Amino acid sequence: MAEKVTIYDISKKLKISAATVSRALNDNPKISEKTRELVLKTAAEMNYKQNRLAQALKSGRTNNVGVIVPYINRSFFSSVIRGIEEELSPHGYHVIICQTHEDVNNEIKQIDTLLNTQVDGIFMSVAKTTQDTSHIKKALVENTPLVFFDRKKEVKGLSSVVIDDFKGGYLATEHLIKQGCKKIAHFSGDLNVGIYKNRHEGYLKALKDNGITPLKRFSLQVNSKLESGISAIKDLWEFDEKPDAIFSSSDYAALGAIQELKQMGIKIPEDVCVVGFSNEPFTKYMELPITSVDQTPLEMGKIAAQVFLEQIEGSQTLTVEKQVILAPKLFVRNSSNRNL
Amino acid sequence: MAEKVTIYDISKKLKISAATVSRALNDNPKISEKTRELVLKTAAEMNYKQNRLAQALKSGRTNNVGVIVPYINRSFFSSVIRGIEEELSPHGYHVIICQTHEDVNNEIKQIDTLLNTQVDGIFMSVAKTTQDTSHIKKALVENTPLVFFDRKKEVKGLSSVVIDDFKGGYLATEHLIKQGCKKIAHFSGDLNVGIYKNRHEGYLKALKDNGITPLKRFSLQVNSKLESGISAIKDLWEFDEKPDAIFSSSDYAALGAIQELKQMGIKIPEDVCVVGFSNEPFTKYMELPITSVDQTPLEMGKIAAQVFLEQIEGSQTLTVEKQVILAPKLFVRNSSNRNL
DNA sequence: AGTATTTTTGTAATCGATTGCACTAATTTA
DNA sequence: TAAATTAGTGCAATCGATTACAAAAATACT
Repeated sequence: MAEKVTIYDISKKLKISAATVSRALNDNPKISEKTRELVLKTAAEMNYKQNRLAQALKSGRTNNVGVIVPYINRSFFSSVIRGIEEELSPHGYHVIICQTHEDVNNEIKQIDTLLNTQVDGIFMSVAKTTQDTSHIKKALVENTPLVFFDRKKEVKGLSSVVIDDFKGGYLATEHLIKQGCKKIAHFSGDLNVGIYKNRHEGYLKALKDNGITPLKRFSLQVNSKLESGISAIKDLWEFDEKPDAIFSSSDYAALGAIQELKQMGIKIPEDVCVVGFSNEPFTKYMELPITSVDQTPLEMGKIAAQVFLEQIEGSQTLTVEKQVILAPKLFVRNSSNRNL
Repeated sequence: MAEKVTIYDISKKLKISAATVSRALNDNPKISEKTRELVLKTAAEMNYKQNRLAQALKSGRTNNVGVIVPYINRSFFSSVIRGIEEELSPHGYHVIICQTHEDVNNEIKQIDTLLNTQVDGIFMSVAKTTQDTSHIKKALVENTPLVFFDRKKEVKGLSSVVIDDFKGGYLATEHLIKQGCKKIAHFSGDLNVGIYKNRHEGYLKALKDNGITPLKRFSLQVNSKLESGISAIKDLWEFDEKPDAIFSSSDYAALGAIQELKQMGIKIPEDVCVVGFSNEPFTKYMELPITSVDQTPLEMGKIAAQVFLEQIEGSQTLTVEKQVILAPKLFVRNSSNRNL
């Protein structure tokens, strides 16, 4: 149980004041070269380590940031977190993770405790159920930078990094049209959630731009689950006019669709093309690899971190509000590729 | 920019000392009911929030723990982290994440900075390249509990939570034997890494217990990659005597094996059974779902957290060293199930 | 040499909360 | 009623580092 060495221990040993030691360690210009070197040498010898708590208390900066996500172990979120960590760690920041389990009440608590622990910044992807934003505004009041990623809310003064979901929807749909599909159905998520709404609108726009009239019946609200994809296909196939393509806002639902279609003896991509969204790891490993829209989570994390750094290091009065929109990437695979 | 309320603000307002305020807030028994209530009420009114930094500096406890893993966005690790977070969060702890990128040097740095930020505990899965443990022992010197999970090192005084890899290897192999397989090949990882060595030994033991003499040629060192699985199969199939089963220490290599076997026109599970390890999310989504050994990462995280809590909350002198070994679970799927 | 300047160092307050010790007020006991 | 307890508060030090201000030392200048 080694006693921790403080600047007082150094100051006693060298018979100088703690203030001088502190200044020497911080490269304060008003210290003589000799003492600086002496202090530095002694500190190293004594194995001195700065107490970051004391420093944080004094300066008000902890060098910690918080990341709030629905679930950490979702591939997308853990990748964003990785991006954030890798960008911030060289700057001396530590990343604290929090989960909301898609529940606003947890979100409220997490923001509170993070602000309470004096994190220097917060990154978050809001829960699906979040409507009111008053808990988020607390960060503004406390002057703590908050950067949204992927799932954002419109709050004046807060920055965000998202992908262009509209474009993602457009790209996917356009690709399907180019494959010769004309009756494209869309599995959307909850249209009250911005990202799903935007994907849906991109889908509609691509159809219109190509002279296809969207069919109301072809836009289904489907959960992000395999089973939901299965039952959605069942529902669709009850009508006479069947779709010749599925664009799903979820890779899981897309997978369910594929399974059910195969079950029904329908050939993919010959009879029906399928495109998913998120580029989940499994999509590329399937025997029939699934075309999907990649959200570049690692890059999203890195850029969110950069936005934070700009705000922290920039002049403090000038509160920059930055809205970054990343381009999604379509990974075309066999589930929708008729040109093989 | 709201000024933060301190106990001094409360004490001024109520014309009592800050000490009294502090005691009232901490339910100190030697405070009168009246003042306690008054303080609590006023604190709430003034929207007082405890400054956790000041508290941490005074008490030496930050309520932060660090988790060190190779990569956060590996499914297994992110799930363990989730387990840790969910177990500790109700106890008021925050989880800081660090990545080593499988590099010991990073591991050394991470441990240093975590100890320096005064985390109350450290959870870690060591990097593959880690041999020397002197950097890990620093935690012991500083009296910070450190709990290994999954990938451990033998360090006296440190606890660990791992799965029984030997048993995992045994279960998988035994299952294959029960399916009627007699010539079972094993893709192991680097045998210098404990977990791979144990799985390999479990494999050997199961063979022997069932009267099968292991063939040296059937134990291959294969990376945890799809491509490595493919080339391993190619290598194996160059000989006349082909295996009738593959037990891979990696799901990715197992997947590669399946792809290559299919390519060669070999039927799974009829001709060759395949079993993987880790129960990666994709294994169950395949058209041919892959049998795999589950490592119960969520539970592992939760139990690691419990071990930490016991150590923290237990009597401080009694340094308990606890070695928890969890039972792996075999998820039998079509890649090895001949009884359908 | 003596004063003005500049460098370098020290003193003490500060960040906010906690706590041992001392002290006053209230209560009990003789 | 006086003495002895007990309950309730306050004072001041502490955790470790930083920093405005003051003081001392070193250097420059007339």
